Amino acid sequence: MSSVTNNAAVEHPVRERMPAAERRELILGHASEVFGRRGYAGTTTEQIAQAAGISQPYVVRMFGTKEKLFVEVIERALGKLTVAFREVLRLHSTGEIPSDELGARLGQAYVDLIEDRGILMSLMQGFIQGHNPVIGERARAGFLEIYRLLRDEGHFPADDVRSFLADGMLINTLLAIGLPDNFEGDEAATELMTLSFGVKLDTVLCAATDRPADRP
Amino acid sequence: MSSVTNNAAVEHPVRERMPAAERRELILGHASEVFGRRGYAGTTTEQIAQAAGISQPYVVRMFGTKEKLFVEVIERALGKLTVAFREVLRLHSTGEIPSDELGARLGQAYVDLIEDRGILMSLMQGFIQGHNPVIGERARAGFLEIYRLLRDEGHFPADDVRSFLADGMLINTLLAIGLPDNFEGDEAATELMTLSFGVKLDTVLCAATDRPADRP
DNA sequence: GTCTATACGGAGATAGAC
DNA sequence: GTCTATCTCCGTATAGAC
Repeated sequence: MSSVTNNAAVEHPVRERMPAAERRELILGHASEVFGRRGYAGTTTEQIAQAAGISQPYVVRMFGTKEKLFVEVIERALGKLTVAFREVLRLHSTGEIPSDELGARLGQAYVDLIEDRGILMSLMQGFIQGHNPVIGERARAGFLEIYRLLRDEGHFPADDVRSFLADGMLINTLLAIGLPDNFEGDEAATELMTLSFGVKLDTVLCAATDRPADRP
Repeated sequence: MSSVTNNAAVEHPVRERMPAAERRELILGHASEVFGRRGYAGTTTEQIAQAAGISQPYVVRMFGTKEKLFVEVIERALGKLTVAFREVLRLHSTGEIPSDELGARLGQAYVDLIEDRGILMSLMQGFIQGHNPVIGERARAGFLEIYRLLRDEGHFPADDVRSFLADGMLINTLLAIGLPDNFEGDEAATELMTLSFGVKLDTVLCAATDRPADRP
């Protein structure tokens, strides 16, 4: 703090360490996308490095190991999901959302969040790592946290929460198999997506089309 | 056929080529288990070979590439699922299953089938390979086939099928994160599993405990 | 039909310079 | 804080013997 001088090239004390934190979040975002698309084992730290525009050893340096990086990616996704749900629950508790709309608003919050396919898919990738001691443990704990959050803070009957989660898992699966990107007018696919995404179908199909181009 | 003689070591004409087919099925079974546990990219052909008790190059020889082997594993799983559902639908069409039980019986058939965790998990692994041109295409087609089968041959309203699939996807996810093997009396986990698996909970928990020991 | 040996291309992680 | 160079191990696939 005391080092602030009239030097034009001086560091700004208040954000002295921000670049590191920002870069970290930046890398996590890219890692989320790549892990989500290619899976945990199928992703190389080099691919993440290229996506983030840094060197491969630096990725490893910053997170220790690929496994630790993946865990951070999942924690980040779970964190964003929790925040999104909690915000809806807060609006409900202040009366800004009537009780009969709560379920729909939570669903909407979910679909909004997973417009970021990286978040959705890295979560899915985490879920199927149940056998991995460290990743699996985190995935289980995270899933149950969401369950408890909805049940206890949302004051839903347990079976309504189960049903809500089931709908979410179907949505996850439809996005994971890439249905919105590859249905090409198929009658059954269209019907299933319409029923599953409801009024948010347009959003989902849009997000499927508006993907940013790869930059090699 | 004409080569059958009095030679004691002669091949039995009727099963002349059976050993190959049997071995193939045997390998697919092991591959299903290993792929299901470690994922597509996370599985090595060597691991499959060891599980099946043969050499790694032979695995590749028999299926061409690891990707082709994985596709066969998925086809096999989808085939077993289709057969199981079709059998229930047949019993319904002959009147042996009343209409008001059909949904429950289909669910039961599903839970029975995925007692084989290899089948369930390799299906899941296939579902998250949506970006892979060949695997993803097969996963999408397979998922839609199941949807159409239930809707058209089961004569269910489309949204009932959606709901049925959603419940299945939640079950898949709970098994994928390994909840039945790791819930250790957790109250939320127990409640969620009870609601999700219903009366078949015992079966699921049993299957989780009775796993065959690894043989290294 | 099945194996052993091996070529070949990575992939994660470390060392150490700047 | 970030890079280049590199070590070392691993994994798929092929060659070719039996």
